[in-house]
Amino acid sequence: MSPYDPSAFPPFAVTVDLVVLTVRRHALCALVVRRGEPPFQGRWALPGGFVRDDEDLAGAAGRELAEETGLSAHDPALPTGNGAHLEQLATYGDPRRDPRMRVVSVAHLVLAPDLPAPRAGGDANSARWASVEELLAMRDAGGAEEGEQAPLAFDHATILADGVERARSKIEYSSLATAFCPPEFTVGELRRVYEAVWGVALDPRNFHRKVTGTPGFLVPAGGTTTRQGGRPAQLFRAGGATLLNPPMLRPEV
Amino acid sequence: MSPYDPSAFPPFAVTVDLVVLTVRRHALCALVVRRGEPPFQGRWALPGGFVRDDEDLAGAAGRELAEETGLSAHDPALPTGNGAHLEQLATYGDPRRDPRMRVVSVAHLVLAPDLPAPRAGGDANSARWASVEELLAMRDAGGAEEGEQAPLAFDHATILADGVERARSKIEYSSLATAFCPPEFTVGELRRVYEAVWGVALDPRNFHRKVTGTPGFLVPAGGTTTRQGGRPAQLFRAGGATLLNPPMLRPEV
DNA sequence: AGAATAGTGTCTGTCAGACATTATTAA
DNA sequence: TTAATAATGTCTGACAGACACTATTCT
Repeated sequence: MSPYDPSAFPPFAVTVDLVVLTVRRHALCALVVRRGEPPFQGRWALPGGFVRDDEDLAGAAGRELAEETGLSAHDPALPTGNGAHLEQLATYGDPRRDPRMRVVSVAHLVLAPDLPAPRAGGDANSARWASVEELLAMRDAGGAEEGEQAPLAFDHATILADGVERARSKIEYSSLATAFCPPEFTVGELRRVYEAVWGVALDPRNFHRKVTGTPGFLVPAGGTTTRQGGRPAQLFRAGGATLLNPPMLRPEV
Repeated sequence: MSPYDPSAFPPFAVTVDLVVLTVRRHALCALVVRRGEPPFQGRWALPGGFVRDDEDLAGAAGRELAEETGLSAHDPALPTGNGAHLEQLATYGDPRRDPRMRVVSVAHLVLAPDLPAPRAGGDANSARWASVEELLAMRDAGGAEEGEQAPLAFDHATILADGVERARSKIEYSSLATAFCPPEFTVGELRRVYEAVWGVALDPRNFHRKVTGTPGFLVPAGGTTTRQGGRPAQLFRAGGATLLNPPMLRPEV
């Protein structure tokens, strides 16, 4: 086959889909939007849209993220800014994943701190945070039951599952869990992030020893807080270290 | 923005590019093909080609792999077959990565045992195994020097670097290094794979203890061999375990 | 007082790094 | 014999899991 004959390539539509994860009320949640048109009209789906002619993939993902949430994705090099972590997840291109035409979707993963309320791109009430556990449970349960119990549109349940798995494994060996936290946070809040993402309970004392003993992971921010009740806890900021070595161990493997 | 308006999407070309890695003579090598036409005519590039209208991304990657090497990508679930490991790597979509048109490339990573000789798809002499170290060294060295010292075409040096980094990190916590070995291999041969991929020397005794002590990683194949000279070594096959826990540790981190 | 959370310390088993020693072949 | 590789064993330090104990707040 002659490679790269510009006149003989099948045209594809290329989209970005976003797996936006956050931790709300001790549960891992994902941002979903309600579809206003067929196919899958009325069903929940991951936010996303077409890649424009002049933007790259990360740019398109960042633009969609800003349109849906008002968040700005920040460069992983920068210390903080009120941005979320954004990275490419995987690409989905089954010929029949969209019944209308050939669509290749480059999924991206976003880890965001808890946000007040989702803000829809065009129509206001069509976006919400949904528990990942519920979204993935209805995936295997097959068809729709009543109202909001239908699985996600297209192959979005698969994409969501891949994104959740990426997040679960990546907080083991990186400092990415801090992307779920506000700029200043306590060790207990960080631990509850791990517990929500992994769905397990961690020993508070061993966790404290681990995260405070890893150089560059946390830097003291100076103050204390009693957000959770009990003895006041020190506030920390995310340190410069991005890799955790040795990693945080996930129980029950 | 109205999502999914089928009549108003910019058309993209979608290709798959392959990072095919193997270990030859104690060095990590990648398969490269010489470009026969502009742009980058005469330069080396990663093998790849257009995704066809009716195939999915992994299917396109597997087809290109077979065309270039005769290898068949095997399902990771199956024990062996003479196939190579294939997985999606990442997607590259900068608007200017191909000077002629908008091309989004879904790169795939292939780990293959040492193969006798590369077999080109169309023209015979245009494919070869090149040392990864040399390919990546000339990336930063800038422009072409003499003859074969030019960097890879397009953004393929970046893609190659990402693929190598994926392979280097993945053999830490998975049994994927066995994909570089023939169906039956010795502990020493497996150790030399790790040494070539990581570019370090490992203690043979600690390595032996680690791999033979991890349940399900290696299963004895029965025979012995003296391929390397010295005392005959036991032959092993890859076991069913796909995850290494605890992982193999990479020195000097 | 009692409950809740934060923070420090101790003990123990696992395991990686360093290195000694023996076994078995080829040249 | 010498060199090369394979295989097993020992010692030690780092660290995770389990858990006792103290500190500081709110109700």
